[in-house]
Amino acid sequence: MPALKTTITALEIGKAIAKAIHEHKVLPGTKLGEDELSEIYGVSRTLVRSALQGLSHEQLVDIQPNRGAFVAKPSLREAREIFEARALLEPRTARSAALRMTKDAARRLQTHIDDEHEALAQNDIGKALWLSGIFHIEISRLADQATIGRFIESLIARSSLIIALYRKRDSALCEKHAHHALLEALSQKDGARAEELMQSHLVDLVSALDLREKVSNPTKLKDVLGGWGA
Amino acid sequence: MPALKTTITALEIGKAIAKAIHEHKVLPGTKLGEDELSEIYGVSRTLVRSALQGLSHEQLVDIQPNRGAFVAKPSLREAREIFEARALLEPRTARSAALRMTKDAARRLQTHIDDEHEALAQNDIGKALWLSGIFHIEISRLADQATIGRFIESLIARSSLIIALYRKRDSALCEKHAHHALLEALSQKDGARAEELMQSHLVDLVSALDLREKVSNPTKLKDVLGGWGA
DNA sequence: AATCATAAAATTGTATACAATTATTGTGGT
DNA sequence: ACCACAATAATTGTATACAATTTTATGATT
Repeated sequence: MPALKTTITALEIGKAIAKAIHEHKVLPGTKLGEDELSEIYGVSRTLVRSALQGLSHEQLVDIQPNRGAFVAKPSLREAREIFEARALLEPRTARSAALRMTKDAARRLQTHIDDEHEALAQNDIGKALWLSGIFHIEISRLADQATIGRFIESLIARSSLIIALYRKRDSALCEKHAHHALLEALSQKDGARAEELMQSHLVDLVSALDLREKVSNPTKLKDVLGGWGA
Repeated sequence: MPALKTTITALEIGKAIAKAIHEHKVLPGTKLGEDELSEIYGVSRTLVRSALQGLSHEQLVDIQPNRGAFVAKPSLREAREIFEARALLEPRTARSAALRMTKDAARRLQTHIDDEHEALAQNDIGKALWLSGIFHIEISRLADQATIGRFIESLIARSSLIIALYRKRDSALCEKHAHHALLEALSQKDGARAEELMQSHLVDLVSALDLREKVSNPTKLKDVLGGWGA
């Protein structure tokens, strides 16, 4: 039997928190108290702080001096920047991935798609989101460009925050066919088509978001709430 | 008079170390001992460790479990990846920067170029390298894309490691005119030209490096060192 | 009742203490 | 002289203790 693990590293704690964020189990703005986390993972605050600092570096959490760590709340501007960056990186990466595609990789991706559909069937949106992210990350891995891959990974993680904050009501996130079509293009080593598909997939993703400026005009608050019990 | 600072943060320690790395004051492979650093900055190991972990996240230092932190030594493959990533990001970013160019920014960039030339005149290669990096980072700042800007920043920092490791002997790094021409294109808001210039500038940078596979064949070591004192 | 000042509690920031691991030195044997 | 191996020193990893700061609670005053 496998040796059972007795220790947990800061990195693993960070991954666990990151996954919870990605799955929308904890929402943007949530406070991540050190004592609370050290209790959960059975370690001292030292490791928790290390994990939180790591997540802060990835801009998944926002550490406010003397106030603590909170799940990040990307601004509209950041949101737009992140999807612009994805639009710049991912289509090209998909093209590269197509050229290096193997049968084995195709099977792996197909499994991901199946899992994703299953999660959706069970209405486990969080898990589906997570798997959807993994799908994109797997593709970037295939491209055999670790550096750009890490950038994409970080962008995808932050995208989950953006989806939590700015998703249009009733918008379907993952059109079932998008990932399937992408896999097909990849399997056929059709780089150009994979690039196109990824590009339009990202456009679709953004179109499920409401990234317009909010006109939160505080002076009109009275107008909205004024006629209360008159 | 300005209030004089009494405390130093982990982030500042990290920046200081990063600058020393960028300036080639500490070379790839150098051990960064915790006690030594805590002595230097007059803080406990706690802050030093925090700083080192931050640098590790940027892949400027390599933390080996139970062995310590060392200035990173990017492999040939990483080196190629990093410059590929720069080639993907920086030309486009330069184009965006051109569109948002202001007189003020032009003056700032000109100052950087002057400083760089002065450093070169004084044969302070390290400082010139540092300033050259700042120049690229400033351009990405102008592009008003913080996310991509941070990626570029990280790539430039790592580039300094690559230059330390793989620079061709006697290769001039910063051809005096490259940055000047770039500034000119930017000032004229000529995005297309800025993009082109940045692209060829990066090609020039790579051509000053030796990124070929080393055929370090250990069996031939004897051949090389064999006829020693016979 | 609302507001401000103050005190108490809770939380984060830093340093130190101890445990675990690795590196170094020294010794004996071949 | 060289290798193996044990003892020691040095270094990193984690937890805890204390200091600094913020948050919450309390109570006096208008």
